[in-house]
Amino acid sequence: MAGRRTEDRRLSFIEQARRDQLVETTIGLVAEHGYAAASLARIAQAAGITKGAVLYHFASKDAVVAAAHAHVLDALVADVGAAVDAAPPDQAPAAYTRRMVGYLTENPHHARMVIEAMTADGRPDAEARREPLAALLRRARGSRGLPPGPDPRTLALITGGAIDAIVTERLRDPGYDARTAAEALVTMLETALFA
Amino acid sequence: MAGRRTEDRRLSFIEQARRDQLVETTIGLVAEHGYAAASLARIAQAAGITKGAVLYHFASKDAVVAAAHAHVLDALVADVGAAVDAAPPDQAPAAYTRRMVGYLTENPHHARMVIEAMTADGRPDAEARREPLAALLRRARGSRGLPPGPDPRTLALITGGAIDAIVTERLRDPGYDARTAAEALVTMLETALFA
DNA sequence: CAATTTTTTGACCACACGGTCAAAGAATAC
DNA sequence: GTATTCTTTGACCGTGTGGTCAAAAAATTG
Repeated sequence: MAGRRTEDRRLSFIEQARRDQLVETTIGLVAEHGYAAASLARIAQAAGITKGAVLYHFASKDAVVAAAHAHVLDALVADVGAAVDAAPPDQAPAAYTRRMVGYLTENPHHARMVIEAMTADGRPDAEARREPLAALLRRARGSRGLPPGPDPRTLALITGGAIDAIVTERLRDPGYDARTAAEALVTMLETALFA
Repeated sequence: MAGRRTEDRRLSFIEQARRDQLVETTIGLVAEHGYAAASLARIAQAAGITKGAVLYHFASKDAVVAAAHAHVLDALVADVGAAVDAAPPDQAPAAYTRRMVGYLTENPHHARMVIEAMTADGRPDAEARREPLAALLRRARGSRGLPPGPDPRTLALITGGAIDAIVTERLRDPGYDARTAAEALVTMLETALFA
């Protein structure tokens, strides 16, 4: 019988290909027409198949969107993570900020998806989103032998919000110089951090 | 005949009261269950009337939501505007930041509505949202006889994004000290502005 | 009181949504 | 080749959506 996939089964090559295709299609859809436009019918149509086929590869529409979300997040985390790891501790916050803006500027589809997801209902991951930067900030001060200064949570919050704003503006106006804006932000952050 | 309202007719007292009630109801609905939950049926139910009655007072569901949005924005602008007007030019950006965080912290329903609306589809008002602060920043530097320094658009963007993040965090965790966070932001902003 | 206007109801419509499922079509295995 | 499994289709279902409208109920007017 044409049973639904079980989650732990090894995926065949072609099934994996379909899943990848659907994820990619969904990212494009969300990026260009917003979260609300990512309906089953539109995803299916954009992928050139029918709703039923989509639901053969994913348990639900939410699962498709979640997979797309996870894919984008993985790529972002990998990219930024590499940049942070390559930087000395006291420059890690700056590296984080620069790469975050850089990656999202270079990948507008991913940027739109991240921003769309960020603001979508609920988002209990709000704390998780800011925590990594807060940790970098603590470590940066420690590496310079400074006592814990300004509240890292607040500093991470401010920086994170500013990054979102810069990226959003860049999406709105491709002529906007996000790189220079990121430098201004880095200067403000480091001044506050190492004051 | 029970004709639909024309937009320029003088509203009767009771009609105005109904409109106010519906606006208030909608704000509460959006604040507590998100934009998507503000459907005609739910608005009507929450107000204790039927869908038809809602559409007698407003041309469409979008008109109800738009009125709620406008109401919240008016209150916010009035409050922040007064605080800004009462401050000397070189302290106007700080006043703006403090009152923005203050008002939204004191009025969580309005805050949720503003944030929900901010991120909802399209929002071509993105530039309009940042422009007032940018103007204050330019004026602040001028009032101290300083030449135009760091890009006001970028500074306004960073500050605005940070305000959003602080307010969002405060909504998430009512124990969070938004006031102190706002002070940290003000310090960063003024340092960058008057460097 | 009756006449008129304002407001509300509740049934109804068309449509888009997520999801189900038997049957048909393609691949693959043997 | 046949048998078996994987994949896709397309009709169908239930639900919620925004919106319309004739008729009834309130309120107001004279």
